[in-house]
Amino acid sequence: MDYMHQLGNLSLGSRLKRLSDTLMSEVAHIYNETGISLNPSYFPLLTLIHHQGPQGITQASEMLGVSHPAVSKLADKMIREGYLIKSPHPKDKRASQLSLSDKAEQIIEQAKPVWAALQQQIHFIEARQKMPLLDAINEFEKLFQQQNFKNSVLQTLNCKAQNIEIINWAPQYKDDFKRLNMNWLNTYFNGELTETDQQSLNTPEDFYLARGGYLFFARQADKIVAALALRLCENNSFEISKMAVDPQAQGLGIGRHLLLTALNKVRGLHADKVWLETNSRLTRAINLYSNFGFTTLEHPEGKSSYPRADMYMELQLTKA
Amino acid sequence: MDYMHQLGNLSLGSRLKRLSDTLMSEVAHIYNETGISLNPSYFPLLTLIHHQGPQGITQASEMLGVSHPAVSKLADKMIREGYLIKSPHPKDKRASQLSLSDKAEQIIEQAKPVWAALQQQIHFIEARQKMPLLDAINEFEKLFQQQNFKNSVLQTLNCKAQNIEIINWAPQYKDDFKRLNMNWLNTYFNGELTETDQQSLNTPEDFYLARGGYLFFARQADKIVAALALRLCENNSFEISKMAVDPQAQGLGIGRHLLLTALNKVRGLHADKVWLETNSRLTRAINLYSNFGFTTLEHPEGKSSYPRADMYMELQLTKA
DNA sequence: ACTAACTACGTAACCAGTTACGTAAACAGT
DNA sequence: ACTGTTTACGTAACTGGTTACGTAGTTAGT
Repeated sequence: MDYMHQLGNLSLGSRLKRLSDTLMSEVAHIYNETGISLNPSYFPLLTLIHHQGPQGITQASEMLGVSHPAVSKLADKMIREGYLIKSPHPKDKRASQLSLSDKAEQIIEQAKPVWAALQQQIHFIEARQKMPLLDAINEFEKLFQQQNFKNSVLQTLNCKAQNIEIINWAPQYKDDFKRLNMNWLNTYFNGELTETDQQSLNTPEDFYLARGGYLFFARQADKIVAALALRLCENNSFEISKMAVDPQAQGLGIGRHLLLTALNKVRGLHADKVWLETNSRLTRAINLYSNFGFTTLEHPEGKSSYPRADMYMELQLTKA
Repeated sequence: MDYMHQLGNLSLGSRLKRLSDTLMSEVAHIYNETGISLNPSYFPLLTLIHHQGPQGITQASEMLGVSHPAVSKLADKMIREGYLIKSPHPKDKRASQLSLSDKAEQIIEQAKPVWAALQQQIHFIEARQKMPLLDAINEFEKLFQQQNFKNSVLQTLNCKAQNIEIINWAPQYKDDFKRLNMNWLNTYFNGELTETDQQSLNTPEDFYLARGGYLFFARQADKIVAALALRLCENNSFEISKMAVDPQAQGLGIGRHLLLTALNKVRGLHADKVWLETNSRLTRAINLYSNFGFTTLEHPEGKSSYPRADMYMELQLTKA
């Protein structure tokens, strides 16, 4: 019946557009039938000026989230029809000021009860929703920006293109695990090893796997180019550590890919949170973590168990 | 900063559009940078034909949710560029069939990993959301249709225009409550009164208010034209009953308005559910109830306490 | 079998947005 | 004071959609 539904996530854009269109056209009909003889496309600009006072073109375009030529053309039309007045800006000779005519003020008064009714109705729909749409949109927009959508996708693709595969532990990768991590420690921390480091690098199968943790590797062709460890901790949480990418394979998004896989894993296990410790010098790693929604907090136990760590980050997985 | 946020619900339409636009343009960039040299606007039609086989113009326009001239123009362009082939329909000389060229099939194969990556990324955002956007949209669309948005708004406005106000109980409305309900009983049920009816109509202040219930009235000018009672029941639920609208004031949406007010009230009281009993002959009332999301169920106690009722409806308020 | 209604599609005119580009004013750094 | 850069705005060309309307072909009802 409705092909759009089948595409699911991929069609999010179209779904949004369609919903927006039906909403708009319903509203247009309502204006019409309540005798408000005004092009619905005028309302955004009218209300903007009504609430915020006279506006310049660029200013209005930013507020409304459209391009300035769009506002410019719209304003022209509205001026011709007597809703707006354009006056020069008192100080800036480039700029102009759009203000409302009496006619416009009257229309706005007339429209106010309609807006109230619209708002009430939408509010009522939202009250009935298990997941209020507006909140969902806000959240999505925030996450979308935070994630840097485009780069994430491109990096994922890049990994695929380069035949980089994320794989699980296998005994023959033991040496690679140590190699990658020693390399990392040498580069950033002069190769200083704690007692725990020794344990985890020499017998990862005991330190991680045997205690309910996981080890992930990235394989390019036949070479292991990156590693990451998940350690199961109390209160149903996991620690992420030992994330190391071969210097020659950096910048390809392997780290992101590895982290994504790990996070999907812990999500699948219904863990409550994931946390990690890192050093503030490692800005690229920190960026990556923030990208995935990790937030910097005080260390819950006051101080870290790693001498090299000075930051604690965590990601809450359980939904409120 | 961003004016759109302030408008809240009223700007839902614009918010949706904007989000959709940014999504689309991000995707366009991704296609671009992965070397898929294809206008992103071609994809809906390509994938449609790819998945569903050759399509006629009208058929495709329905599937994609756009007008047929839009598909017609798009198809022309795509044929000129060698992506589509238009052949006459074997049986219907009016119709034509759009099918994919080899070139198009190749492009689709090329694009598949990109779609997978996109989908994964969006999926990941949604996994991080407390309220998945797609679910919220689906739910909203369903409720929106169910509610008959336009009429609801117009009726609300109508009530305001006619100076109809919803008010609470006051002792002087006691007679009106009885009058409206007796009238209703006479019209539909030959004025048969049970013991409970007598009580509730003669001493509503004891029967409803004193036991934690509510009474609402609609006043037009100085006349009471409708009434509705909420009775507090066990398990934090309310019964709606005694909904009666003056015959001369019917069709103005007063019933809807009254019910809306009552539902907002019980929502505010954090009740778990609202239920009511009615008779299957009262189709208009039942429509109204369905409109607000009431669903017909078996009577939980097997049979009704009203001799005149043969339907039980309820609305669950608590969110899952 | 014929006619009225409907259907598939094309074309035209329009609309609301966009990007690209140009101009004049304002600003900031030497 | 001058010069390069930024800013406010307008204009032009384009895009992806719309509605309105016309035409040929199909269908259904008498």
